[in-house]
Amino acid sequence: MTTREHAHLRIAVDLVVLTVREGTLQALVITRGNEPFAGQPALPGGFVRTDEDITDAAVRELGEETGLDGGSLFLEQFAVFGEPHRDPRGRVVSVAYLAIMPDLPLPTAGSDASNAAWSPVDAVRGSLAFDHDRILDEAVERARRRLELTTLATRFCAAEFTIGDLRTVYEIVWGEALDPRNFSRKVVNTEGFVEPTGTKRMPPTGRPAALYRAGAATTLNPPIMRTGTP
Amino acid sequence: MTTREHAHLRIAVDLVVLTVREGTLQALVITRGNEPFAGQPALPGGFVRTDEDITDAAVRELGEETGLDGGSLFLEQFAVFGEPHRDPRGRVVSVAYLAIMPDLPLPTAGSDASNAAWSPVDAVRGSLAFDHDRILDEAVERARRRLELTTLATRFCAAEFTIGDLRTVYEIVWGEALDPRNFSRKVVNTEGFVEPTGTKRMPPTGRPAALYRAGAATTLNPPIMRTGTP
DNA sequence: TAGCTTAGTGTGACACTGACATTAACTGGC
DNA sequence: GCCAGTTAATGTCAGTGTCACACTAAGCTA
Repeated sequence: MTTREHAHLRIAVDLVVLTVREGTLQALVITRGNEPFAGQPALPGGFVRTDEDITDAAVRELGEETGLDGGSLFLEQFAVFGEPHRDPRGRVVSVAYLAIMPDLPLPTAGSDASNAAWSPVDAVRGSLAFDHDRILDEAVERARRRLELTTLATRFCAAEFTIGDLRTVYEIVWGEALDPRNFSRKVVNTEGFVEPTGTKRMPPTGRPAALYRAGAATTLNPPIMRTGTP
Repeated sequence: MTTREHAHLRIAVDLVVLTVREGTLQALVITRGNEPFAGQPALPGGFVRTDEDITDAAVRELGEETGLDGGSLFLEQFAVFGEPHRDPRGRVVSVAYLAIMPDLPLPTAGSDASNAAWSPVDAVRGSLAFDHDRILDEAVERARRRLELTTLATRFCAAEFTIGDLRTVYEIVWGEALDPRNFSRKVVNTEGFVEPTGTKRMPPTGRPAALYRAGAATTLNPPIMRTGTP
């Protein structure tokens, strides 16, 4: 440690990438290869380069971890974590981003390019390196609130989806059952939330469901509130 | 400029301190004494010290600029601005905070300790140094949305206030007239928003108004939505 | 006491919500 | 082909909140 001021100050981005998969809310986690916390699970992320914009760094890291074009996904800065001793290597100020993805295969999963994998949020909570447990918790709470007020839920879905798919997203992210009839009415009657494609999808059994795509609206007016908001 | 990576990287905090004064929404602005932008208005703020927590730095700067105990006010981190060339002195990543105050006299105003002064938001918009116009805009929009969903409006008021005072806060921050009758009923019927003190305040003319203080609730359920939310 | 001003309550039309019934469309078993 | 099972979508209806407005209450001044 030198006496030079801010000698070890660095800016990092940490990504909370969420999806709904296998009936649970899952987050992208990596296994750390280097010290500190080698071998332990952590959120994907990395240092911001000199002369690199912070959001550009988040998009770049997202691309490196998932192999997907980060620019096409929902990506939102949501908090800064800058407690002086949160990283044993020195002063690291981390800008946290929330990203939402549909349940797509990870192009680079298993390759040497990335060791990122999906894990249920409930399974990793409490086991992450650094202060990443707290970052994850704040991201999940942010996503939950975003579902109330914005059309974010469509970002969890593929390009075409049914009202049932969308309802499942709400139910899994909120951990709360919703009435299918009332939910359907609310979504369809909210201007700009979803647009019918005119096509249908056959389920393994039962009546075919109409397919929709995301509409132009980004905010929901009126909001869709969950019951247990304290 | 050396070749050492991040040689000039620094973390700053910028404060958007809002109050309702003289019938308008006003923000605390300083006049810069040093280059760059000497003589130009800017948001109060400063660099985070080595080993200082970011929020602690925001509280400290708020105390230095207003002479008030920053810890007793509403103070919320709301965004990070880290575009590489936003500050001509080098790479400065700024964490922006929103603070809300009642209309109190600034203890140090006019003294040499501070040159901070209140200015109407509409008057300073477009004239601030750095990227502070954008920071101010985002803060105001944040405050507007916070009024919809939280009890933040009480933070603009003194310890005791009337329903009319509270309504005035909404009207000025939103720039939109509200029906006094319906507003009153909504506020009083929302559990935990306000608590009656049992006392009254005499206006210069007209019927005395009951005084209230802020209640225990922080979120509003149901929210109070403005009409023009896009 | 009349008249002004501001505070607060009452009312009725209307929209939205939540709980639940009913109908629609498809598959597979017999 | 017909019925049972399953899932999707629409309908109903009471309760609640919202909005626009009328009205009453309580102080002041003239």
